[in-house]
Amino acid sequence: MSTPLEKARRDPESMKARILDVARRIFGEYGFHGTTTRMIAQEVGIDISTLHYHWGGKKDLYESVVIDINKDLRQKLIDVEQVIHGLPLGERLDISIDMTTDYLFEHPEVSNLILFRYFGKTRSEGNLDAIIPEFTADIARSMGLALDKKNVRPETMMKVLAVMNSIHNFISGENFFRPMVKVDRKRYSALVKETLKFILIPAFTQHEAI
Amino acid sequence: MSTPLEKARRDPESMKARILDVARRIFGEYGFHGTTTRMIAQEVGIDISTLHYHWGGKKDLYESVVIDINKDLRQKLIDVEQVIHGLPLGERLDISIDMTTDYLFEHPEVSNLILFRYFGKTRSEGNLDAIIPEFTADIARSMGLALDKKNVRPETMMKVLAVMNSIHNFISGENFFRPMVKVDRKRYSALVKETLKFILIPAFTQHEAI
DNA sequence: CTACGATTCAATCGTTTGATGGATAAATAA
DNA sequence: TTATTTATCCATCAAACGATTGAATCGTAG
Repeated sequence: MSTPLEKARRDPESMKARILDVARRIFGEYGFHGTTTRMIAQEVGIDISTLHYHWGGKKDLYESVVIDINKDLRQKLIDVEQVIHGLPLGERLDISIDMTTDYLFEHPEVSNLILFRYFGKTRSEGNLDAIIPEFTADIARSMGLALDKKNVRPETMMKVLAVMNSIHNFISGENFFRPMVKVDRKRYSALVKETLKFILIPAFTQHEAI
Repeated sequence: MSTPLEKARRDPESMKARILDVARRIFGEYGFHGTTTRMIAQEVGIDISTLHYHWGGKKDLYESVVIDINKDLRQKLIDVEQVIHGLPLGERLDISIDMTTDYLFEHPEVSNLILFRYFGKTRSEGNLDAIIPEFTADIARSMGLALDKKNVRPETMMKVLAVMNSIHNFISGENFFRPMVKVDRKRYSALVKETLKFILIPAFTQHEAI
């Protein structure tokens, strides 16, 4: 058994996959309401009806996009977990920040779409939001803040959310922040990592240092 | 000399002011594209053409809203500055977080609209974005990270942005995060303050403590 | 009371948007 | 070959949207 989304991802040349890729980018850039199906179709170079043929309505496509980016992000977190496993907390944070920042810089639509879901209202909500709490619990465990994935304390959830958000913010807000600090992309990326480490590492390592 | 916006704010009962208030809320909730002029007009209880009569087009109204909330926020920062002036950095942060969080909790549309400007694209951009860099410099000075408002270092700008964003995130994302941690509004507010202090205070006080 | 500017609304216009039906061609099966 | 399924585009629709026009209403100064 395989969902249409999985089928599309297996063959990146397929029309379904091409549409999904463009939809990720455009939805990520302009949000749900700011995007029109015509924008996506034009970017792919196809007719609107072809888009409808493959993905149904606009909302269906959007939900597929959200599921898709969450799947990608989850996979990335597993990769990170593999690398940092067993290291002391300070190093785990250091490496996590580097890897995650690098990844998101190459796929800013991931951060964009996640933040859109947090802060925007879609006027006709779907409910595929059971994924994020899963994430949060995973990261909490990975950071050594929780032992089991179930029953993570609210205080811990909040800390993890603060960490995730602070990363997404800098990625997603690049177009706004980078002109402010007047640096090029490469330097901005370095600044993001530096700033995140400055903010996050002391908070999580101070207690165990004592 | 007084702008239309200033005039509207002087008489809160005026139609101009009533429209602006509702527009703040609706734009803050659904973003620019997610909001229709009809939604605003209906909420105020007037005809669309009345809205156009007072504020011109949708975009004009939106820009007035953004200017308005930035003015409010700036005033609030001045209030905070008055209170914390002269105190040691740790306390300054502590009090700033409390005051700012309380304020934004009562005016979540402020955080919403600011984040919308960071992360969203409006498809037809305006350019009233010279205000935020001003803010950032102000806060940098207030936190003792910069001496003069001009020529703030990029590293400093980034730190201030991280602080501002982490607050806005929790306010703006309440509808998403609060169900996750399963607490009521009051408890959530306390959790936000606690988490922000946990993350931010060690970072900025560690160096001077040594 | 009248005249006039300011304000509000009902009606409507032109465009955009999401979506669909039908024609057409290419690929696949029988 | 023929029949059938798959994939694509063209033309078009109904609803929603931003915006405008012209008439009605209100307060006020002369």
